Amino acid sequence: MPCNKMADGPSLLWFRCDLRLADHPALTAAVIRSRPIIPVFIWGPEEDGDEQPGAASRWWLHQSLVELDRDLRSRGLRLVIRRGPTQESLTEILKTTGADAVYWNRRYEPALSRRDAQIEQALRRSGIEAQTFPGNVLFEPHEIRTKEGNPYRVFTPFWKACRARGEPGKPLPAPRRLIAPSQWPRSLEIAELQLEPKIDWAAGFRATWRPGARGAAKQIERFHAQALSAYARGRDRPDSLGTSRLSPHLHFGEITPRQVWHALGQPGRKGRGAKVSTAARSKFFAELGWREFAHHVLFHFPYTSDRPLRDDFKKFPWRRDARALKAWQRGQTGFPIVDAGMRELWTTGWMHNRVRMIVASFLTKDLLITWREGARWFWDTLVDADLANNTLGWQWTAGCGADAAPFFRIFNPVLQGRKFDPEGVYVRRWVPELAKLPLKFVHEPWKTPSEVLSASNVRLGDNYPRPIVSHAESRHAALEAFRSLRS
DNA sequence: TTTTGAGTTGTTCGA
DNA sequence: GTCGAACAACTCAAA
Repeated sequence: MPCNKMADGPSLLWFRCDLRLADHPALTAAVIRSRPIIPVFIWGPEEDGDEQPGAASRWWLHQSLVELDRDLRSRGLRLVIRRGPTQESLTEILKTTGADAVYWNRRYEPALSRRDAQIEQALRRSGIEAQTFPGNVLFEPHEIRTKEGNPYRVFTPFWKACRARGEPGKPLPAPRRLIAPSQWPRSLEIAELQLEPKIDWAAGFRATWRPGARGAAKQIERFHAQALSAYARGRDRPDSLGTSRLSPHLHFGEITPRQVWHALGQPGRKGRGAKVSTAARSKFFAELGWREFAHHVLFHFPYTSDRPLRDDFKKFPWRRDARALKAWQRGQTGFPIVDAGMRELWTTGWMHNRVRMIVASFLTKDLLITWREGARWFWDTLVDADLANNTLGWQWTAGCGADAAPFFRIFNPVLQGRKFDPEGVYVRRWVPELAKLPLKFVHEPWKTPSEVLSASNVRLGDNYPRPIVSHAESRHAALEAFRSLRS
């Protein structure tokens, strides 16, 4: 039954991309309010802004919701699941539960922050307390400004301005005691959202990831103990676990950058792991900085998710080439390091950062296919798909974005392979048909003498493709295309 | 207002 | 094999 006394009703805690209990400002505020808490998650077409999350991202979301529900149940609560439209769902739950407050953490994607502002106003108009709190960033996008009061477009001064604000605050602890409502509103089962694929292709995902706050904590521990001290070099090696692998956890808010910051700022567990230098730490923190920068840029230049930040790129002569695009997507370009990356992505829902740059450079510079096709594919296949990061990353590579790579920076897939996968371990792992090729040829199988090819059981054009372009020629064509922008 | 220094991740070419 | 310069010019951010 609805509760009659206004200000006495339960609080709705609206979960979005903040699927955790620790360092959760909205939850902490709800706890302080000392009313029963009803945690809600709403799945709806508008919940990811402009575009629905892709299949990989939905797989992750399902697992993460299960974890969050488990954590809530261990504290006497549960996660109420609904399907959108969002505003109608919230209103209906408020009505049936007598709740009179809604708390949530802010998101900064343009479509979402607009929509959230409308919901906030509508709730207040109907006498509901609506309170929002800082989301999963160290610095909110509007906080950081140049001396002129403008948003930043260059990373280095942006990050300098962030750092000038001092250390991020300490993370909030997970609340110990939560008050349950006397009655629970109806809820869907998580499975009813049908986030998991109908055909089970997620075995590689399960083998690679453990979604949820606990998995995130394990990942941090692993990174801190085993990789952080060698981060400056190790981060570039796709054949080993040199990076933090926190991107999907951060995207879904299972962990906050503030928690990461403070966890890595502490000395490692006694007797474990190498000593971590300040330099190694700042190197990694700058990566958190890029995440901040991506949110900053998308917030202030909301059109960039589908249009270049730099206007002159409107006339860039992108090519349409459905076959080449498909070859790229499937990992069948004939360039081993590119194909390895695209297959790692397909199998695990993730790709090493260094390799993301290589495959992105290949799509935009070698194939001259627009970055938007790449961004769309990543959006659908990455478990860490994030509008701000994806947009910034692709525009950076294509040269049309904030603080973009200079146009002449065109990756050579063979050199990149030799430099960052020097033993061919990564290529052989993800392109098993090349597993027996001698190291000398593993990054350029087309140069292999035919007797070596047959001894390695490689049949070019049959079980592994010949290169779909000549890199030297494509590079030339790309430079020409960039020159055409100038006139 | 004008000036100045600088700008994540590369490659190639020629000495 | 190694090294430095060239690859364009532009625009950002602060002084």
